[in-house]
Parts: sequence; structure tokens; C-alpha cells
Amino acid sequence: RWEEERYPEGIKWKFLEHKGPVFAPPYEPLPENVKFYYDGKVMKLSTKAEEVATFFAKMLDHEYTTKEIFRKNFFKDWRKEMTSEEKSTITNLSKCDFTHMSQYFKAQSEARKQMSKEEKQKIKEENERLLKEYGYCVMDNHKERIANFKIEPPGLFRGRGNHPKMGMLKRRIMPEDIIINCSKDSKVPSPPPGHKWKEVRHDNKVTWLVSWTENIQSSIKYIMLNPSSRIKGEKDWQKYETARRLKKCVDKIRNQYREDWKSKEMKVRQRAVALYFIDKLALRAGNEKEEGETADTVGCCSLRVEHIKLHPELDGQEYVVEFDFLGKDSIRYYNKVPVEKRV
DNA sequence: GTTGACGCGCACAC
DNA sequence: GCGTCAAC
Repeated sequence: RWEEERYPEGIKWKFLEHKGPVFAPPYEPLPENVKFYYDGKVMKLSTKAEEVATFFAKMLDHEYTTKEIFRKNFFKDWRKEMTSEEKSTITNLSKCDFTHMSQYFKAQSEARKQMSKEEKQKIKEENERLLKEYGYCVMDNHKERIANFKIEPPGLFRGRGNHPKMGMLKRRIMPEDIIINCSKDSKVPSPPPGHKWKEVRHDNKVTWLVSWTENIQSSIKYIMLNPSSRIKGEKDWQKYETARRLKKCVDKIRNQYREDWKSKEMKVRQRAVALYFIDKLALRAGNEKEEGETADTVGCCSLRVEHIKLHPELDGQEYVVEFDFLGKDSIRYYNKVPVEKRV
């Protein structure tokens, strides 16, 4: 049907109406009998400092709370949430004892498992109510399922692999952070009482309903539609169309890069070798990354000398390239590949 | 050079 | 959460 009623170039929809996001539940302070200890002594934390402390307490069993970078980043961000009094007392993370808090959360999760049928049913019904109210939108005469209408609660950033920002505080997203996208002729969702949206825009050249900027990488997060939606299905179909078009010209591309290996220009030869490896090994392209902002991972075009060994001969094979690098998600790629001499 | 808008897949809790 | 790619 997307072939029947296609939009002009770049237009994604004509009408869009939705109820906005569901925010993370507010922080509930710990019961008085759950204690935090500093340097062996009980210490009552302010609500803000306590909330961030609970994030750490919930992760206590994970290995990364022992990692230097994680602890350093966490402590720095935690201190920002403290009162000046707390700040002057709590100066060493190693003197902080979260074990009682941790035990409390374990007991809570046990209690949740032991909930009665009625209590579980109540939660289920509440979830269904939220889904019914916020889980759908109307896009061009169709009611569509939204993929992620709940905004993630605050917590500690982990990241994959050896991430320089692990342990940093992912702050709570507020209505004031939120950009609402909908059509001019739709009913604009209302922010929670006493709050305002950052912005309401009407951009039908994009598919998202809600966006905000996350504080770790300053990257934009979106609320978008479910794969069952027209907009996602159409895009998915186009992707396979691209693959089918590639099938028609892949032989030509392969011949071309083999020709380019012989070029006088080094740039052209390099590009041709990169393309060859992407083709042969299905490597990712490998964009440049900002050092210190992300884990040190690479793809084909960002490989460095230390990731490659060239063997004129190895295990009875000639011209072997040995790859050893951390790729996407810091997953190790290790491979020994015999190639043509010219490569 | 930077950033906005996506698609993908793993880990984890339920 | 992490990558790509095109638009800015």
C-alpha cells in the first residue's frame, strides 16, 4: 500500500497525534531503618544524595563497581548531588558502606516474587492502563503501536567494554527536557501538572514523536513507533529493495575495486582495499570517534597499525592478514585471512 | 567537523 | 547502548 499513496520526497506523515511520554516514577526515599554508613558511622543522606547512592547500591554485586574509572566517575557525579555538609563529610568512596541498602533491595525483589495473585493482577492492570493510554498514536488514519513510550529512569551509565564514562549519573528526564513532535491539527499532549515541555514542534520530515538530549554523550534519544507500524515496515522493505539493487551491480563493484588496486593514486588503492575487506569479511565501515568520549573500538577504515599483522607466509599459506581488534560493542574480532598478493 | 535520525542486537528483569 | 550515514 505504500506504493499506492507515496508521499513527496522526505515527507513521513500528514497527521500525527499522541499523548506524550510516560515519565519514570518519582524517587521514593528509603524507610528510616535502612542505613547508610560512612567510615563505620550511620549517616542520614539528603533525598537527592540518597537516590544516587541507591543506584550504586543496586549494582554492588557487579564487577564494574570495583573498577577504578567507574568508581571515579560515580563519586564525582554523586558529590554533585550532595549538600555542602555531605560533601565535606563524604570524601572517600571506599569509606562508604552500601551493603545494608543493597540487602534491602534484594529483600524487596524477593518480596516482589512472593506477591499475591491479587497484587500481581493490580500491577498488570496498571500496566495495561498505561499501554492503552500512552502506548498508541494516530498516524495518518491508523492507530499505531509506540515502541518505547516509557522514559528510562535515572541510573548509572555503564557502557560497553572499557568505556571512559562508565559510572556517570544518567540524570532524570523531566518534561522541561522534552520536545514533542506532532501535527499542527492534532491535540497536543499536556505536560504533567506544574510542568512545561521544552518545545512543541511539527516536523513531518521525521518519524519520531518525542525526543530529549541525554546527558552522558549529549546524544538525542527518541520515542518512535513499533516495527508493526507502517512507517517502520516501509523502511524495512526499502532496505531489502536496496539489497536487491545491489545484487544487480555487485559484480561491477567487485571488478572496479580490483582495478583500483592497480591505481597510481594511493588513496584510490587504499579505498579499494578497504572495500575489499568490507565485502569479503563484512566488516563495518568504521567511522572516526572522539577520543576519551567513547570506548576505543574500530571498524575497517579506522583500523590502526597495531590491529593488523601481515604475514608473507603463515601455516603454509601465502599473504595472510591477521586482524585483532575491538569492534562494535567492544567485541573482539580475530581472524587470519589469506589474500591476493596485490592486497 | 558536528549532529540528527535512524537500525540493530545483547543483557537483564519479569 | 552503539554504530552508520546524510544533512547541516
